[in-house]
Amino acid sequence: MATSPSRGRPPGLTGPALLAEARAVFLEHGYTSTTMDEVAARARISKSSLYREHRSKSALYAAVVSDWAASGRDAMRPALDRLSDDSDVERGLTQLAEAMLRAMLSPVVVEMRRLVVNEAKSQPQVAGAYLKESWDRNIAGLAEALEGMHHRGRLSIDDARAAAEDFTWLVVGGPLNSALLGVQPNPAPDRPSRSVALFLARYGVH
Amino acid sequence: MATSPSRGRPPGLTGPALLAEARAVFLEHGYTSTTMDEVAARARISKSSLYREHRSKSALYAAVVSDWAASGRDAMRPALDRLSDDSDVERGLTQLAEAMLRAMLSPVVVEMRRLVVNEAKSQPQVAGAYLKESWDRNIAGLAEALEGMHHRGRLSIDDARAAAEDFTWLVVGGPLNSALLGVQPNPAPDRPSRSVALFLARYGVH
DNA sequence: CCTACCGATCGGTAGG
DNA sequence: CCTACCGATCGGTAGG
Repeated sequence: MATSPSRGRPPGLTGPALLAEARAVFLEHGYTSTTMDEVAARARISKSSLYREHRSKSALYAAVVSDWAASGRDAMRPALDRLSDDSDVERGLTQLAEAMLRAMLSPVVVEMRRLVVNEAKSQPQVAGAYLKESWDRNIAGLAEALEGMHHRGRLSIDDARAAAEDFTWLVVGGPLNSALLGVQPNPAPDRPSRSVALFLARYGVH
Repeated sequence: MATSPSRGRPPGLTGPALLAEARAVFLEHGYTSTTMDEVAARARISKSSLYREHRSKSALYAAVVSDWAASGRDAMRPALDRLSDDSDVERGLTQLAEAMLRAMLSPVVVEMRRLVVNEAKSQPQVAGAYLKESWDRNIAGLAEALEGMHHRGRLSIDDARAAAEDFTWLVVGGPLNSALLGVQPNPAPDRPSRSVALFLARYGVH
């Protein structure tokens, strides 16, 4: 008859599941308009329990961002591996560009950026950690892939880090700006290949 | 004996001066943490007067952003004219890049972007108007300048709008991202000239 | 006795 | 123009 292996109170959310629920609340309302009452209610725990696990609202926010950044740390790894393996440099770069756009324009990623950017002034260490984990790490991964392609004679790269930044901003700069401001970017399906053409004009092997 | 030409109550701020003061308050605290009491106090007017001029907090915010976007509408005009007049294309583009960085990384511009981006979800029409006035307009101005240089045989541009976006994001993408996240971008004084070199590899006359 | 957790409420402040 | 005040809700903590 028992549908649960243990009797008594059904447990609410703790640990990573609590952080995921808190993240959803922060993304819905923003930092200031998020209430600890709503986080506790949606996690089905008391506020006392919430405060025992996270000593303050700002500490909960820092934990949410840190958990999020860690989970997305190597999000581009599969796409970078495909780039390194592709014998057609232009095709590989175009597919990477498309993958980057899909990843960075997804609603949850855009909203997380809004949240972190807005709180950068009051909680700079959180924004700094986010930048380091979610951004510098992916730039570094791309730089590594580009350098490998250079050594195999497929690209002509003098400064891999700078080239990785160039590629990233050519691809995502405009669409990300529009998305952050809440505007649906026009489809423009040729955008990735345009960006790749510009990149290869400077870094391609001629 | 009168130190003022008119007697009676010293006037508080109204109109554009009120919007400038309100803007400062919004930039200090963010939208949610800004109180109408503080705006009224700093403008030396009563809350009643404030609500008579702006019917709600969100209406005041919309007026602040609209006023700001209009005032910065043609901020890049002098720099664009210098670009068109410069006989040395590489030097002209590099100086434009430096001017764009100075303009977009100034603290007040960065903080205004943070504010508008954060409220894009709840007040999308404000963010949309900001994007149109502050961004599309400057991109269009740059596109026009690039097209003129193309017609004078100094550049080889197929799509002026796309080229203007490419240039903009190559130059400001990384530094703006760091600034929004509250990180001091490393000086990198060669960044503008690097971006120009990449741009000219594709759009220069060879 | 302990722990995990509850219902209730604190002092202050928000937009209007 | 201003004071006083509203219904509500905030982050955080009390006793048991």
